[in-house]
Order: sequence, then C-alpha cells, then structure tokens
Amino acid sequence: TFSYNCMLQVLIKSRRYGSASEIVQSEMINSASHPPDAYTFSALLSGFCKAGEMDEAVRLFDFVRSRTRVWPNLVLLGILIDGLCKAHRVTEALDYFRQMQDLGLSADIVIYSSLLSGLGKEGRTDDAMELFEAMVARGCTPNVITYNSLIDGLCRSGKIDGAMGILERMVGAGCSPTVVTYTSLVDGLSKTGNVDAASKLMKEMRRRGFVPDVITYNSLMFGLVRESKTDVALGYLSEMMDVGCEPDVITYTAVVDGLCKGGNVDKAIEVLRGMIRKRCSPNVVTYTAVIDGLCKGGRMDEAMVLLSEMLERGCKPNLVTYNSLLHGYCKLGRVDEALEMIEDMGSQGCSINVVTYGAIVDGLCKAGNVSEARKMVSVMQTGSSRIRPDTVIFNTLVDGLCKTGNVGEAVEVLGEMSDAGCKPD
RNA sequence: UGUAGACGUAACGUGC
Repeated sequence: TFSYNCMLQVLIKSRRYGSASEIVQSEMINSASHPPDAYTFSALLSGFCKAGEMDEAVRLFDFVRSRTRVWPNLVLLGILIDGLCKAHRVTEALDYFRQMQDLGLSADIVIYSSLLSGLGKEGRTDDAMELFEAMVARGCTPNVITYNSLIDGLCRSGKIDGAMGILERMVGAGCSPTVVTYTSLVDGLSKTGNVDAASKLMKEMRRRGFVPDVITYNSLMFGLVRESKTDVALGYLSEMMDVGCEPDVITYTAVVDGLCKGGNVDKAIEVLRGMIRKRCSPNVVTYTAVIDGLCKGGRMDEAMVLLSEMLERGCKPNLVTYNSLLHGYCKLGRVDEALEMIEDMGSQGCSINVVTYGAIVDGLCKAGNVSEARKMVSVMQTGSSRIRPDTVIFNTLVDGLCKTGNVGEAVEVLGEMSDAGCKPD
C-alpha cells in the first residue's frame, strides 16, 4: 500500500487525477495485499480539491465513510473542509464541521483555521469571530496560522482596527506574528485608502525584526498607485531591487493597473516596456490591465494593437481581456463591434459571462436602445451559455428605463429581479 | 521519526 500511495502522490503532483483515481479503483479497492488506506484516499481527495472537482471530492468522502473499512480521520475531513472553503462553499464545510462528532472526531486547529479563512474570504467576519471564540472556549489553542486567517478575514472586510486588536491579542497570548500577519494588515490598509498607515506599519514591522517580502511590497505598491503616489511607488520599486527583493509580474501589474486607473495610461505603457527590459514577462493580467486602460480612454485602436502584441508574445487573451475590449466598444456606442467581439470569443474558445452581458446591456441602454437591452437580458438566459442576470444587470436596466422616462417599466423589472432571486441594492 | 490537510499580493460590467 505504501508503494502505491507514493505512486499516487507522483501522479497527483503532475495533476493526473484521472489516472490516480483509476489506479485506486482497479488496483487497490478490491486488493487483499495492498488495500487503500487513509493515506490513499487523502492523496485522491486533495487531488480532486486542487482540481476544483469538489463534487467528486464530496462523493469520494461519502464513499470512504460508507463503503470502505477506512474510517474518515481528521486529515481526510480537513482536506474536504478546506477544499469546500476554497471553492466558496463554506456553508457546506460548516455542515461537515457540525457533523464531526457523528464520526467520533473533534475539530483540530487545522480545521478551525480552514474554516476561519473561508469565512473571512466570504466576508463573514462575525461568524469567524464567533467560531474563533468557540474554539478557544473548547480549549483549542490558536496558532499563528489561526490568528493570521482571522486577521486576514477582518482586513478583507476593511475592519483593520479589529484586525489590529487580534494582533495585540496574539502577541499577548505569546504567539509571534509573521510576515504573513503584517502583509494582511498592510494589504488591508492599502485597499482601504490608508497607504500612509500601511507604509508606517511596514516600517514598524522592520523595526521589530520582520523582513517584508515581495508580497508585502506588492500590497504596499497597490495602495500607493491607487492613491496616485506614483513617484513614491517607483521609489519603492528601486528599493525592492536594492534590498534583493526582485519585483515580480504582480508588482508591475499592480503599478501598471494603478497608473491606468489614475488616467495615466501612457506612463503605464512605459512601465510595461520597462518590465520587459528587466526580463520580467507581462502576463495576461498585465496586458489586460493596460488594454482596459486604453479602452476606458476610448483608445480602441491602440488597445487592439496591444492585443496583437500579446498574442505575438505568446500570451493568450482571456475572458477578462475580451470583456475590457467589448466594454470599450460599448462605451463608444459601437455596440455592433461589441457583438462581433462575442463571436470572436466563441471562435477563440473563450466563454462569456455575466460581465460580458453587463457591458452589452449597458451599451444598449446608453445608446438609447433600452428595449433591445431588455431583449438581451432574456437572450442571455436562454442561449447555450444560460447565464443568470445579476444585480448589476438589473440595475443597469432600471437606470436605463428611468432615464428614458419609463419608470413604470422599471418597476416591472424590479419585479423580474426578485423573480430571478436577485436582491436590489 | 517510510506516505496525506490550514494563513498574505495584480486585470473586466451598473447609479450620484
């Protein structure tokens, strides 16, 4: 069994989940000499989770529970719970958590940390705090990862003071923060428009002997360019190189995108050229950021040139890239060209999503063609892609109708909205 | 101590 497990590990590391699964089924399940054990299933289970095949993962877990002699242990359950959290299925993860005692298991620190991280990413900070207190009350002592998960969740919801409070609490409990702790806080401050506080915190972490890494710098850079502190950001860019913390594609992309969003697209293009000179290859996110900047500035021709450049460099545009272009055409009232773009996407094997339609619907409304926009909302639900309209789509329609004096029809749409299970905001 | 689980960073659509 050990040898088989090692082989499975290798397959799973090379992302050949199907082959791994087949081997377990054909060679192990019915074997007397090398039956699967908890390690076998953990390898498979984490493979499914990493591949995003959560339905398969759940089926496997239930299979192990009901059809095998292997009793699900904390690690197996931990893998499943973490996978569900990462797939934004925290509620189901909590269901498994609550059913643990039926399996004779009691949650450990890893399971709590997964759940805290998942809740935090969903914005459920009150639930996270409650779970944290419950775990402490149960006598489970949080470690640095537990605290970091909680702090990060609070930061994501903009609750920086609360996060600082947890930092104090962890230090008070004798748990030393790490660079990850500080990076969550720096990122939270940057994203809430407090980049000055973010850079202060970075200085403080250094004073306490922690070394910021590229991710810490990237979080800070994001905040700096969002507040148009371009020169300071470029200063930090050289500082990074000086201290041996090489800027990576994410650093440059954050800068490039921030410049674009601040209306400084030409400067962004300079930085794009600069990163290539520094042997850092822009990726699809980098190019899309610049393309979006050009599109928002109505510079469609240049955007299309950049699109061909990225193709030449072997970088494949994705859904977001096309959505940016399509939005650009819509904003210029060139809805026909936007619709052509949808065709192109199909032929490129690129799917479309609710954002694609959001841009089209808005384009039609703003072009004064609100009735066509309403039709489009029905089309999107019936086509082969079957996309559910969301709040943004309905808001766009309501706005379009109101601005053309059709308030009655807008109220009608409000009704369709709740029929679609979509809440007005 | 023969094999398994948890934490931080970048791009797209709506109103004023």
